[in-house]
Amino acid sequence: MGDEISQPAKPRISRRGRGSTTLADVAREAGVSPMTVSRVVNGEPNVVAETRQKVQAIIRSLSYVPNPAARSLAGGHQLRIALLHSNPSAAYLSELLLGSLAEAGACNVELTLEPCFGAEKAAVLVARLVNHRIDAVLLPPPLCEDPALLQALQDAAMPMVQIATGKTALFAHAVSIDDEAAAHAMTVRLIGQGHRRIGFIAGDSNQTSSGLRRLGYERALSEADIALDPSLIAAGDFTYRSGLAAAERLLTCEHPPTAIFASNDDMAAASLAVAHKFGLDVPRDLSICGFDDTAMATTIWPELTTIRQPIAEMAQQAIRMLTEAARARLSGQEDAPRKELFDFALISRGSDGAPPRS
Amino acid sequence: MGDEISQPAKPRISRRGRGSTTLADVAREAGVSPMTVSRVVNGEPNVVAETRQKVQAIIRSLSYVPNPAARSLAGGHQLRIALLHSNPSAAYLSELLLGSLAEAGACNVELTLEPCFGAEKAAVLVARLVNHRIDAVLLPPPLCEDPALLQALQDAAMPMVQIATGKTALFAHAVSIDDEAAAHAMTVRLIGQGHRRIGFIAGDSNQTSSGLRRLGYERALSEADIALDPSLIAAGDFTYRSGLAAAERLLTCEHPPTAIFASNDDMAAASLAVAHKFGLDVPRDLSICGFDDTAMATTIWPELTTIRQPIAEMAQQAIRMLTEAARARLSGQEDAPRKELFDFALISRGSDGAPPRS
DNA sequence: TTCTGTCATGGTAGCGCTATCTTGCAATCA
DNA sequence: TGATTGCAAGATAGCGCTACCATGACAGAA
Repeated sequence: MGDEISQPAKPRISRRGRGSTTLADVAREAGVSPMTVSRVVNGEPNVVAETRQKVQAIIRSLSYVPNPAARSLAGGHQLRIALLHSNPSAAYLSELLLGSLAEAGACNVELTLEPCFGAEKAAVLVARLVNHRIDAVLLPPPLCEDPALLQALQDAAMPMVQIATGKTALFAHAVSIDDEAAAHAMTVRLIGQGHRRIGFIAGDSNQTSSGLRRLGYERALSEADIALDPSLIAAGDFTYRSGLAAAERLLTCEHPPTAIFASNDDMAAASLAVAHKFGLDVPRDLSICGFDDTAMATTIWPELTTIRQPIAEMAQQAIRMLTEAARARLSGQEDAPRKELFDFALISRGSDGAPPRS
Repeated sequence: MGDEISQPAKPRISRRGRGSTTLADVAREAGVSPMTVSRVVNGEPNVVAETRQKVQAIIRSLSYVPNPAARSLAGGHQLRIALLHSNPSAAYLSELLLGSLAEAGACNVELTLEPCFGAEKAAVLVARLVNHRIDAVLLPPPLCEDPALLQALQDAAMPMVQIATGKTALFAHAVSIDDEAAAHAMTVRLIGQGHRRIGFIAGDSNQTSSGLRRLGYERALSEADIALDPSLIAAGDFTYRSGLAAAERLLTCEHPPTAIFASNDDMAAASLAVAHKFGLDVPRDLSICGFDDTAMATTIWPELTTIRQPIAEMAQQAIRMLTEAARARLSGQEDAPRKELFDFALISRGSDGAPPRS
């Protein structure tokens, strides 16, 4: 029995870990095997209702939370989804990030960011993604309409989802709102308020959503039997500055409109500035509506009536689609690209109203 | 030899995993033990230079990337840092998110988001954090100045860092810029351009940075021997609307200023709107400067000269501080709160210039 | 009854990495 | 000279979970 004398006192109880409750603790407490607990946690079938409930009760009483690291290690691998972004100050980015991050946590996928600026060739970027073991990518605007990038991604068989695009690629998933319907709704609202001369500031002609918004505007007009007046349509490119010029043109034309519907909030804000310069009161003398519900819409005064996209929800759904697609791809299945349309919301604020009597 | 007949063909080669290169692969290739590779990867000492280089070469040639899940599982546990946020549309949020996410990836910590709205009691929120096994929190404005929250966090001994606060708590880490110095620099610039009557729009008096910015303005004036004129200081609360009223007051007073320095970009943008309403050309008739360099600064026309905080870098440093603090706390050490000041940048754009001759 | 299925559950073996201990060997000490 | 250090490197044992069988029980089919 000489081997009982002071050995280096093996620390058998614990070494690492914060002593947080584990699946094994739950199993012991519930008197079942770890596997059964695992099945319950993952909502798998083949567990009798009674057992399931017992286990769930113990889980709750121990406030057990699965360890994601162990899960992804044992589960084969964790998915990595990259969010490509080209414009760090874009208004939608934080909402997008918020939505995708929340869902990424829930799906146990790792979300990484990949800055993506023009200088770099699409092929090089995609090679980097593959090297970083990215399983799928999230493509916010304007990246989601870059043909070279889309093609390179497709060549690498990388699952992807286009966010808020007007032009969905055949092979990509997409989440968006119906731009045409939204513009239509806004125009209908204006018509309903009594406006007959409604100015429209178009967006950048390179982005497909611009055309869609314009189509919605035109359809509403024609449905209300209002003749389309080309002098009421001004070109813009989504920038404040272009909105300034467009609004100025619209308000100085022979028969100025009683309302301006700008294709985004920046240009609507510019219209507001021009209106004020001309001594026009908004909405008394002129109604102004925007599109996108960016921070700008509530910053300025009066606050903008505008269209809101449910960016956070869209991001959430996008992550889900990618998770499925990536898992399908890994198991060799085909995964047909889905296009999901979300409901937009017309946010009514103080920048529009009935046209002046005159 | 009967046991050679068709057994269920044990899949011994692989079951899971994408076959990506592992630490063991590197070890085999380099002819060393896995532990040595681990030491090299983690930059630990006690590896002879020659071995280290050989291993590093193999790592590169195999383009090996450590599996973070396995790492945190084996390493005891992964840190979880929560980013508390109360305002999803705040301009700084996406930059903050970008910076912290990038650093979180590098430090192998999990970043989670915790929405945090007024209705909820601070104690309840903190209890939830503890329950979610959050190890540390990131506190962006305006949360970073909420005394109840700070206190509750402190009671839970939760490491925290205040981002861009004017009022650092004793027990918290903090990353910020020197608001006073920044406002001073901007005012000096304006004085250097020849302005003598410089209007100032103050920020919300509840936020400490407001006072600091005002102090910087006043110091620059007094250093230039310009008497402080109370009629040139207007109250604001960081909203566009308050900026509208303040600018209107400033521009309609008896001796209007030739420049307006607003305590943030929103109020500067409002000042610009008021100036245009009064038919003033910016910067010819009136110079306008902002603070924060939000998206608004480059949206409007002319673009705003303003002060930029390196939010992304600050976030990065914040994550690093929290990682250290949390690890220190877990190993029972004290961790003295550090306050780090970052360099701001004065961004020169088109909204300011020499005062009019008259 | 005996043979299949089917289904709830358990056992075993890792996932890829790191903590901890141990070994081997040279430099240093008594 | 042997005992002691110091340090590089290896061996071992899990971290917490899940994939993949294996098992046993009980149903219906033969």
